[in-house]
Amino acid sequence: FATCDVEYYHRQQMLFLDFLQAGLVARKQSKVNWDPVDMTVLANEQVIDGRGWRSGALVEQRELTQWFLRITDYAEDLLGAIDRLDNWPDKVRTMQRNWIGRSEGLRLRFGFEPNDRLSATSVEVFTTRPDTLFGASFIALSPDHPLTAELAADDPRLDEFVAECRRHGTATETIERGEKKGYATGIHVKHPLIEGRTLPVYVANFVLMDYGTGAIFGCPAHDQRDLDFARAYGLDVIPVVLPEGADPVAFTIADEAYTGPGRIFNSALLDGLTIDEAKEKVAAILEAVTLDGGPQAVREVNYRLRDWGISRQRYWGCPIPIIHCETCGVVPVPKKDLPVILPEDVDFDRPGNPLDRHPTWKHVDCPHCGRPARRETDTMDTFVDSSWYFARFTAPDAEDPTDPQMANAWLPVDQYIGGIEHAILHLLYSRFFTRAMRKTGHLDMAEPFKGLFTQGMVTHETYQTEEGAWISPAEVIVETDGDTRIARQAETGRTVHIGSIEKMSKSRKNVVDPDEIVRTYGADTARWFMLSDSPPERDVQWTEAGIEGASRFVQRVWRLVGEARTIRERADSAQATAIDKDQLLPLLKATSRSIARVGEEIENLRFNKAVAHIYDFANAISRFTAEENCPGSLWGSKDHIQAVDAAALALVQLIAPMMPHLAETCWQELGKEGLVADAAWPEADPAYLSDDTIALPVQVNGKKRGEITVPVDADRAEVERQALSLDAVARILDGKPPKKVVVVPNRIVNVVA
RNA sequence: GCGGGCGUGGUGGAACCGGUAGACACACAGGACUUAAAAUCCUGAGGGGGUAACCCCGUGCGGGUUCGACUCCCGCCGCCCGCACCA
Repeated sequence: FATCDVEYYHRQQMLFLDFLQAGLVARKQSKVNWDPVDMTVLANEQVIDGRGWRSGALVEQRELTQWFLRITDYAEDLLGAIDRLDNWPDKVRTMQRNWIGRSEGLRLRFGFEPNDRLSATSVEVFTTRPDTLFGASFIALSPDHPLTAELAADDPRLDEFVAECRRHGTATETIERGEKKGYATGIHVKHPLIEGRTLPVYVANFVLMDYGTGAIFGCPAHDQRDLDFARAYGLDVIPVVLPEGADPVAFTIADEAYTGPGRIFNSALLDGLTIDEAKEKVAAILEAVTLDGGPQAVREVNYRLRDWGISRQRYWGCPIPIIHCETCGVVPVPKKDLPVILPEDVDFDRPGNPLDRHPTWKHVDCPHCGRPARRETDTMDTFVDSSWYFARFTAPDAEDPTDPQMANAWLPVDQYIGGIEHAILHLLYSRFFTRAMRKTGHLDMAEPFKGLFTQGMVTHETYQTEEGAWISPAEVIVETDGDTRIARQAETGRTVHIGSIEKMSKSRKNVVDPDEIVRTYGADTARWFMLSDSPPERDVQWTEAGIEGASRFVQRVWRLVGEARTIRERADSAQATAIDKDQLLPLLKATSRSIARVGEEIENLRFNKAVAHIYDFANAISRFTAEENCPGSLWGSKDHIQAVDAAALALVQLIAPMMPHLAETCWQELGKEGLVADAAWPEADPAYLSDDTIALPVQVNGKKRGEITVPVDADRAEVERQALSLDAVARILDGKPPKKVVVVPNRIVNVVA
């Protein structure tokens, strides 16, 4: 990731200005919870009266102007296109779908009963369940709702309730306990479809201001939260959805809301409809009703996805190229004045944003009117940097952010490999950026990454002393005593506790120093070990034994190559003896098959299987490189030498992607010019990829009882005859004819007794 | 709570689209080489029973579909991950 690179930041600032011009940037003012020590915005952390404590740090509320990228403009597109990312893991696709969180519903207005406390005459709610409107028994406003503020102005107890909510509102324990708290405002609204019915208006701690309209109608019978709330405040619970087969008279809600399918009842004109039909009908009716000069209901799609706040009050990051002028307002830095460069004489000793505190940096003249003005001191989130580097990389020297021709030629990235931790943020931001950059003409495609692969992490056991201090594997000696393992601290000899296997991290100290590994075993061994055994999407457990095993294989390849060379050196004196060529077949087949299989496995990123095939291949070769194992008549013949030579070369080429250093050395050892890396991938001889005969397992009642060897594509009757003549089969049949014989050509025979 | 995934020997893991479960490797045991050790090579091994040929059981648990199920379906149990008062 090319962060903190002036050249790159220069282009990123250009891009930001292009986005600004294209209407992709928003500037929002908001009250945020702010940690002046950590310099972070803690929108969701606990705040007590504007000043509170969070992990030892002082938290305060602040008015901040923040910069946002309008990712929500692309919510629908980003969501819909997920379906077409078919080379992405389902897990990541699901995570992105959930993150965007689309829900279809109705924005619906409830008119207030006459009162003299509110300026508005109606309140708007968002619901995905308009079908349950007849089950509504209350309205709940978010503590942060503007109407709540109006009501709190002349109601000190409500004011106190709101403060209370702010204190606990979003603290994790409150959410986990799920405790529903509310305050009855005394205000009522009219039910839109039931003449004369009114609903009380509450302020409730579980209603979020930043989703929907910040207000809901509660239908306790069919929503768990509403039910909990209704039970706590003695509100009506009116079931309006009847499960299939339930008795409308006897059906009641106890302490679990019914959210399943069914037919609408207790709902006058909606009775008997399905949920979907009822939703449609309510929408249609209320769309046509006029309230306060507009329709009472509007169909609306809501997203969980928020605009992307890119403002960071930190030093490290790309400066946002904006100047604030008292006269001209927000003025973009002219492109000719870019890049805006971070000052180097900054002071981190005191809390706060060093850019803001810097004595001179932020003071500039307005590019418009020339009067003294102030630089924006926010820097961009580093996710901005990582959202488009792949596009920049297609033309790293371009004056503009990209060279569209190059970008379009190279992109999208065919195969992206990264950790699952980027499933949402980085990968979603990059998808958004690609669309945004299409709008600004920097490239022309929607999706940046065609294929995605999420690889696992390297894990290791953890070790802890009796005092609970973490110690690193390097300081520990593990002994095995039968099936128990005892770990001791090398220095003191004291036993240490062997803890769980976790992702390597500094805090747990379960880290193995890569330099150490490379020094002891070499880079190839380390690489080989990581690729063998575990499928790449899964975590690999780093073990001493595992790396030893890998190291042994490195030695083994080297020995094999040496033996192959020795055999070849006798080529001149070799006799073209008349040999039984069939004896060479296993080696020839192994060579061709290994080439085919390993290639295929690598293509599909199944490196662990590629490794297994390579082991197989090495085993096959060694049967021909030692005189005592090799069929006698072959030894030293030209055919033998040729086959061993070809096999050794193939082996070297097959390991090359995974153990490049070893492979190059072996390549030279075998007398080849140039680099393996430059050589074409070896070709499998199709003649050796198929067999003339095949071993066919024979089952009786689904249990394997024997095996027959038959020609490939053998006649069904012949296969059946041979299968039935097997001793084991005949014994079980005991003279009786089989009920049935299933012959799956070239696969299996199953005799049903 | 919602969503997704996983469960196979002592261990990491194979098994294509329903067709020989345990490839390959690690660890282990026995043997060869060696004065000895290391390294290397050979052999063995899912569990149980049997001198043996062989038999029984076996992919988290319980059912089902099928000639045949690690694989498909239904119901549980356990673990992991993501989101989470989203109306």
